Amino acid sequence: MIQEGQREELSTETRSLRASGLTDEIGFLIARAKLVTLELVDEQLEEFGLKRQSYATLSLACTEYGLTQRELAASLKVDPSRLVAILDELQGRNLVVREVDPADRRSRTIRATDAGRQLCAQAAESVRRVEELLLGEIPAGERATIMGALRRIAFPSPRP
Amino acid sequence: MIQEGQREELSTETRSLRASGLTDEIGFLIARAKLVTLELVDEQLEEFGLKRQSYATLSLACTEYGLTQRELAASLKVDPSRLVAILDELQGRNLVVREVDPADRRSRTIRATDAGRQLCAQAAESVRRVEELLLGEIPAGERATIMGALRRIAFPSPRP
DNA sequence: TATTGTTATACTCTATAACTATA
DNA sequence: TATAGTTATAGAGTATAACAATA
Repeated sequence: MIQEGQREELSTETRSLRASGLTDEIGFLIARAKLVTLELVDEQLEEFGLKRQSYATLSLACTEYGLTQRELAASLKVDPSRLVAILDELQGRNLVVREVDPADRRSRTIRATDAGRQLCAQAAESVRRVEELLLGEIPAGERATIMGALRRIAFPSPRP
Repeated sequence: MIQEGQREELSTETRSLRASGLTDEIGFLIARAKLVTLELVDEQLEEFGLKRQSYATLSLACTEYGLTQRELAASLKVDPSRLVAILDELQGRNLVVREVDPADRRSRTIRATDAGRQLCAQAAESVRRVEELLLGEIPAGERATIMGALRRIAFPSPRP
């Protein structure tokens, strides 16, 4: 048990961050929380050869909805031109396929292959451990509040 | 009042994100929340000619603690080499100064100028509005829980 | 003419290694 | 020799414009 010590000894860095007021600003906190969290996510994804964006893309490709690249890009807030490289890589590994939409032959519908579904399911299991690592000691009720709040921030109702 | 409509009509994007399970993953939510939040922060900072990192750097330079570049970089999780450009810009605008540390002449202590303090105070006021924009409708108690959780995620106790 | 996917390009940020001056 | 700040450089990610195929 080193908890006492941890609570008492504040490093110069922590003290000055507090004094600056940054630790009370949601922008600073979220930016830093994202750094910490995504580092853990990256660790979990490494063994599957996936990165944040390719994992998210693959996840969406595994749903019943056949999304076009345009829709995929909008859903993930990734530029359509950026998605091209992500899909090239996933398709090169036979995890997804681009299917020409018969209704509009300009569009490509993205679907996961069986191999893609299998890999995604494994990766998803690993990724879910991150919440445990970060919020494991927080009571379930508060945890739901926090996840709900993140969802609310991530998907805000449109501003006037 | 369009709230009813907003709650009912789920776009294809939202539906497929839910189906994929991504909206239950803390990594995805935080990454997206960070995108949304920092966009608002950038908006607030624009009129002051500051960016996220230069604002955070300036904020720390305004404290009583005379931090060296090394300490500043560690506090902000920014690479020391990256900090050079940030400080060059701030110093060029006479918002901070680099002072050679007499005790160790290799180190530079960073301090805000009066102009820097003034600008930072104004910018901080604007930046704090972002929390209101994002969490304004959430009751104060839950808000404290959320900010506390973000602080906890952003500054995790060291892993074994 | 407008849109989808694509390519090319520039810009920012990140990460690394090498250099200098001090220790 | 080791460290603080700096410089140079390569690598990701983001954003923009232009192009071919299709509508």
